[in-house]
Amino acid sequence: MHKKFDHKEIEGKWQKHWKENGNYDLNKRDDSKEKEYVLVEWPYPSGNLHIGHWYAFAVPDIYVRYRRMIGTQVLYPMGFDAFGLPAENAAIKRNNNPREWTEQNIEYMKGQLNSMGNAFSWDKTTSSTDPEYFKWTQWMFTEFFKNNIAYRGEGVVNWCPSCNTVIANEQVQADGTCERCDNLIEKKKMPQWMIRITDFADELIDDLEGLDWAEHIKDAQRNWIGRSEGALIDFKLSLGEQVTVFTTRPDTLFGATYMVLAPEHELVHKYRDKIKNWSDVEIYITATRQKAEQDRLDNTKEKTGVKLEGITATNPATGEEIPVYIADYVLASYGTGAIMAVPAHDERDHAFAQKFGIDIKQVIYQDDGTFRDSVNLSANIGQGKLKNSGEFDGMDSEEAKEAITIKVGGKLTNTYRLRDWSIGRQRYWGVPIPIVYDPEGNARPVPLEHLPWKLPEDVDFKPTGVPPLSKSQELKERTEKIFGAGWTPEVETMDTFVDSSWYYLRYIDNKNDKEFSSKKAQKTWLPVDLYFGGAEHTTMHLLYSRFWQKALHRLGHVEHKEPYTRRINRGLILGPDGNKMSKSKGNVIDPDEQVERVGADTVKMYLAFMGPYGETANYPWDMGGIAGQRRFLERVNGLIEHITDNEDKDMTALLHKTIRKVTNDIQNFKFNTAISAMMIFLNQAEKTGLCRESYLLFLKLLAPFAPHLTEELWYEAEEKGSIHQQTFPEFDPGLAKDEMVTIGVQINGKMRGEITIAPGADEETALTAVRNNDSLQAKLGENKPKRVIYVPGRILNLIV
RNA sequence: GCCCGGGUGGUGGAAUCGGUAGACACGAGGGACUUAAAAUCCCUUGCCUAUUCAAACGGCGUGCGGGUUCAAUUCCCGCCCCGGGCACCA
Repeated sequence: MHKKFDHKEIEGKWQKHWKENGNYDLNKRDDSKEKEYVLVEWPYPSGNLHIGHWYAFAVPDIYVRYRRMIGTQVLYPMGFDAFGLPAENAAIKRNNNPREWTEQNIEYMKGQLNSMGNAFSWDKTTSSTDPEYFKWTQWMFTEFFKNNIAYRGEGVVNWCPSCNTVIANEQVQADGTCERCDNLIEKKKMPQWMIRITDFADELIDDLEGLDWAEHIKDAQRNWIGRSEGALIDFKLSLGEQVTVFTTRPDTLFGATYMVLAPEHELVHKYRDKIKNWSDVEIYITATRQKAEQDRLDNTKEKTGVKLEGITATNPATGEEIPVYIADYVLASYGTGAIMAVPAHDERDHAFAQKFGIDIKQVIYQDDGTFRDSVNLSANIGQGKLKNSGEFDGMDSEEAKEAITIKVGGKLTNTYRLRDWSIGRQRYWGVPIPIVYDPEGNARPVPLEHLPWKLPEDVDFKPTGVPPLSKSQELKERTEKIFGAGWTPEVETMDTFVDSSWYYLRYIDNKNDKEFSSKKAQKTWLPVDLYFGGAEHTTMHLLYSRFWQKALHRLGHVEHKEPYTRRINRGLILGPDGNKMSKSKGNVIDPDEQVERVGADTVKMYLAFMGPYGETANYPWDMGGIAGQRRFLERVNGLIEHITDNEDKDMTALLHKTIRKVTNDIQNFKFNTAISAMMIFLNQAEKTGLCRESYLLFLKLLAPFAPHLTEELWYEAEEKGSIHQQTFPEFDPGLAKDEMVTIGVQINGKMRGEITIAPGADEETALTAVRNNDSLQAKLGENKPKRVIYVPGRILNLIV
């Protein structure tokens, strides 16, 4: 009997050995090889690795090891996204500094990551909290500031009136209340540090074209950015002023029978003395402001609004005088905060006009030229041909959009759902915004020589309504000492999404103290070839970091316009009960326990076997399933007992077919079917035996999946060096071919039996095989097929 | 409401340039070994059907209803359900 599979001994031994020999250190490897950059999202050091981390890091490791075995030099770095709120909350609870908590967690998690036995390029690691890292985060911010990409602007924040502080989006509960005190959150305008991401909106959409991403991921980004193509058109008010509206349908301008301003629109306040029914208007404005976002966004409820008595507008196309309303269905934050309303061709306008008895004027025929009554029925929102539109009658909508816009002196333009990115946080545990204010109150960037602009330690970070940094004496003194009396520091820190927007740039040159990364390193490694990550980051992180790369590119600091060539979104591992794992549900699987029990190779293979990687499906954890993987590895462990001198010809063929299948599947991230192919091979090998050469090829095939066990078996077979530095097996097309193949035989399209013939056999041979098959012949009887459909290697269908 | 996924055995899933549906694994049932249990090994396992046990050379079957085709899980049309994202976006 072969010795038993002692995973603890084997895994400990080889992890130590790999580390001591620097097997995965990039600097030790051959620079002449082809380069590949495989990235996984760096974790937040919460203190414990969960099963999701394993799924995120251990399964891509299969691909990484495979690529290395075919001779590619793969960068597979790991680091920590270590700023953020949990550390601050933990520190408040324990009354210590978030740094201590964070550093302890990182140390502990490094040990856990080590237990995976992954081929991480640890020599390239970094952490967002490392001063040598955030020095460059700050430098990039100052570059953006100098070039008007970062600016001090008015941002809308979530304000909790009870806690007296700004609340992050993530802390606002689904019903719009505060996570801590359950009071209703208000939207409040405050001066904020903003990033001009909207300036890049078109590039962010258009450059998706060239990326090798799944179409649904691109769709999600496009929708998030939400580009609407339309026009800005000026409407003259009876009081002299112009109001600019944004519309996607300038072709319907002749049908605009009223206009609507957002209740917050500045002109409403400006004309308070001229508006005859101001008290009604004021009540409506107040009511709007107090409405929770939820209510306002509920489009099923009845339209409300107030007519502005004493003000009218002129439709620039018809010259007609039209009424002006305020209504909360128009948002101040989108477009220009004002719309022209075309009730015949917009559903919302239609509902509003019907309620308020406003004219509905139809200006579009349906596409097929027929007329549909959109006055009394519902709005006809489709495009078509114009009517009741003066000189434009008969023109197509598409053509008319431009023609009418030009006619009235408007401008074709785009509007976006995407807003500028507010990055200031009134928090402690983040990157200090490297800005100081001169005695006149002007914001000035902290020069590079004073970066990193460190986090002061003398603060109290309990939430009090003011940013913790504002209480630091040290920061105040530091600022005055460097810049002079009367200068004051910025006291906000950055959103942690900033930190993770550029980490892939630091990994490649993590020890560089002159630049964030050299052009040479960028040339070698960028863009990232393959980026594995969670679907939840599709619109936030993934968009922010694409923006970051583009902004750096615009300023000439990086060579590429896109950071990630290929993106694979992974699914989610659920608890055994089919629910998302959570402590409150008590369905959390602790990976450490599993590794202790069955070993890292088993856990990794089970995760890979659950289903295809790169599809955003959710897979429930199954205790029986993981036991099956363990059984498989135990049988691999004993396979050496089945080695024979003379190997069956079919066994050799199966080996080569298996190599072909596994190779294809790894390349397509279908690790589940790759493992299944190896199981089929093992089942057969145990029955018929295999030669030593095949045994060793099989071990190499399995090496990326079960790195520890295969290393042990390789060593035991007295082979030289590490199995992970061997060349991945290649299949022999001649040997992988089937000599005979069994195909189905249909009679009139119904499956009636099967025949076994050579894959390339001709029709006559196939028919002979049918005649020699009693059962088939009996079913066919005396009938001579009227028609024969024969697809070699696939099917034979006889029509009688 | 709009956009994107997805519905296949008891379970995870396999098979889509249309060509033997259910690979592989789990679970379940039966058997061997054992004083016994665990482990291991072997066999069976989509559903239905003969007035008894057993079950095909029978029938049905990939969410539902149509269609195209010699042949449909796969393609087309119309629905239903589940998951995710966005949402009075002009």
